[in-house]
Amino acid sequence: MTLLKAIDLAGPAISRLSALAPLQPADIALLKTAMTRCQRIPARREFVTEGNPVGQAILMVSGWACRVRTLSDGRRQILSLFLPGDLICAHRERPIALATVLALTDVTICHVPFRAELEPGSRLGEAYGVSGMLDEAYLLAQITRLGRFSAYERFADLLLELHERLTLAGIAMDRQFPLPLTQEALADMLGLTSVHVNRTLQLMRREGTVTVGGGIATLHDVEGLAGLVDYRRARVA
Amino acid sequence: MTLLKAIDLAGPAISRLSALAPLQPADIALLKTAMTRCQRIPARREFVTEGNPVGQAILMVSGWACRVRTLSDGRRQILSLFLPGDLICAHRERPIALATVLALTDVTICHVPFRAELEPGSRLGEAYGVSGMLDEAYLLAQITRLGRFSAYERFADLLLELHERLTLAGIAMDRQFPLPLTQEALADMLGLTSVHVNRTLQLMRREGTVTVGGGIATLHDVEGLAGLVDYRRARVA
DNA sequence: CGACGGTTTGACAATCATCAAATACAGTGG
DNA sequence: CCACTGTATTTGATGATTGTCAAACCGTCG
Repeated sequence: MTLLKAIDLAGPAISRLSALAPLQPADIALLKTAMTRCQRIPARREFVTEGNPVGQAILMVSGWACRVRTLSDGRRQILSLFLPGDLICAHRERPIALATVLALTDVTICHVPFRAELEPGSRLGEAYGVSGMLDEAYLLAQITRLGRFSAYERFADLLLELHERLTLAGIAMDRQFPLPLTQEALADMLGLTSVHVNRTLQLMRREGTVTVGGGIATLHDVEGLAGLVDYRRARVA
Repeated sequence: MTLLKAIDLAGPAISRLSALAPLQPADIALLKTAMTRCQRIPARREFVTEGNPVGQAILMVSGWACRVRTLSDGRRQILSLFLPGDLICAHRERPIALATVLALTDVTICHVPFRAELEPGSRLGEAYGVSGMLDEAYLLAQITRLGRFSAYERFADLLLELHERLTLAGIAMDRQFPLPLTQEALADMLGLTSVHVNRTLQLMRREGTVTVGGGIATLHDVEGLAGLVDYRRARVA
C-alpha cells in the first residue's frame, strides 16, 4: 500500500534525478526504498528552519516549496523554489539551514543520504552534484531577474525556467505546466506586489504570450519570451 | 623575493581562512606554497568564462572581483563579489563555470586544490566548506536586497555585509573599509542606475549615516543601518 | 448562507530610470 | 608644468514603472 503509493509518486523525482545522471538499478532501489518512508507536509508549513541543523538531506517527491526570508516589517522574499525531484540541503557537510523552507502547496518529501554518505563514484552522487550546480544556477538567474528585469521580463524568465525544470521532472506538457502558486506567492518570488503581478499577467494574456490561471501556465510564444530575456537553457551536462 | 612578496600579501587570505576553521601548520604551509605562484590580473579582465571548465580552484589573494551576467542589450548584473581570501569554484567537482568572473580592480590570485583533492578531515577542507556556505548565504542576501529593499536599504545591507566580510579578512578598520568600486559597479551590483547610486550616496552622507568616497566607506551608524534592514551577522560556526 | 482566501479594479503617490550636460579627476605626452 | 584625453562623478528636468490604499468581486467550503 505504502509502497504502491511510493511508486505512483516516484515518477517526477526519479525522472528528474535520472535525467541528471544515468542512475543504476542500485541507485533507483535506494531512492524507492527511501520513498517508502515519505512524509506529508501541509501547505503553509515551514519544515526547515533557518539556523537549525538539518539531520538528513531531503528529496522533494511532490508539491512545491520554497526558501523564504521574512523581514521584521512583514516583507517577504522567496529566494528559490523547490519542485518535485529537487534536493534540499544535500551537498553541505555541515548542514545548518541557511534559510527557512516553506511548503507552498501540500508537499511530500522523503529523507535521503547526504552527498558525503553515498558511495563515492556512485551515479546518484553524480546526480547530486549536477543538482547542486543547477541550484546555484537558479539562484544566479533569480539575481539577474530581480536586479535587471522589468516585471514583464521577470515573468517571462521565471516561466521559462519553470517550464524547463518541470520538463526535467516529466511534469509539463508541450508548452503548458502546473503553476500552483497564488499571485501573492509569485509577487514574493519576483519582488513585486500582488497587485502588480495581477496587472502584468493580464497584460501578458492580452498580448497573447502567456496565460496563467487555474493553477496552469501556458506559454503561447516560447521563442518570443526567450528572446526578450535572452534565455539560455541551463546545460545539464 | 617572490616568497617575500607572497608573505606580504598572505595576510588577508590566510587571515580569512583561518577564521573559518582553525588551520594547522600544514594547511598554512600549503597555502603559502600556493601563493608563491601568484598570478596578477589587471582590472576589467575576465579571468573565468561562463560555460568553460575551471582547471583548479582559485584563491583571491588581493583585489576585488565579481561574477557578472551581461545581457545582449548591454544591461549588466553583478551576481556576487569576491574579496581577498574568498575561494572561487572550490566546491564543485564538475567545475564548469556558471558565470563569468571579472576583475573589478587589479587582482592577485593563486591556484589551490579543489575541495575533493584535499586530505579528508583536513582543517583546510573545513574552511572550504564554511566558505562555501558563506558564498551561498551571500547569494541569498543579494536576492533579498534586490527583491525587497529600497535603494537606500540596499546600500545599508551591502555595506554591512562588506564590513563583515572585510573584517574577517583583517582588512577594515573599526567602522571604515576600502571600497574600490566605481558608482557604476555599485549600480550593477545593486540593480540601480549609476545616477541613482550617486543620489543615494549623497542622501546617506547628508543624513550622516554613511560616507563613501575616495575608495573608502565609513559607516557612522552601524546600529541604525543594521536596524533598517534587520541585518543578521552570518554565523561562521 | 456566511466567511474566507484569492483575484480584480481604480485612483493616486513614490521610487527610480532616462536623457543630456556640466564638472571634477587622473594619467599622458609635449 | 601645462594642455589634453578619457573616465568618473555630479546636477537638472522629465517620465515610466511600480507601489499603496481601498474596495469590489469571485469561488469554495463548512
